[in-house]
Amino acid sequence: MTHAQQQILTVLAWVPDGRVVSYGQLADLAGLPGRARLVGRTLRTQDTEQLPWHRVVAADGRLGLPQGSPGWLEQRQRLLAEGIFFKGNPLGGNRVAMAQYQWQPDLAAMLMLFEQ
DNA sequence: ATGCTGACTACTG
DNA sequence: CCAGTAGCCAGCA
Repeated sequence: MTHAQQQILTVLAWVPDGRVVSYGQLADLAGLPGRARLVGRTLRTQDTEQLPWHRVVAADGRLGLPQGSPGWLEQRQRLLAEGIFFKGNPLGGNRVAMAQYQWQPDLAAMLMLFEQ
């Protein structure tokens, strides 16, 4: 695993319950602007068992996995379990209301990210 | 080494 | 809303 990927997983570990981040935003927070695809690749390739991988969604609120796939269903269920609302219909929508749930790290959180 | 692919995204038409 | 395009570049054949 590359240093960049380590950074990504470190930041991911800090995304709080009930909030989400987009692939691009996570890359930015990890000091890797423009590298959203690396985030997706990392989630697909590395072991995210102990990390809140389900809190990473596309910038437009859709989930990265193919809609209807097992992974997509699990991610959606985990998000619903955290109280995250999906546009259109609480159970039938397919996009997270980003404006409402996107994580906005505060100063304290940012400092912790840089300490890692 | 080389070429494709894709859990990305912003932009344009 | 949909399609194409340009950056991105680690994996994998």
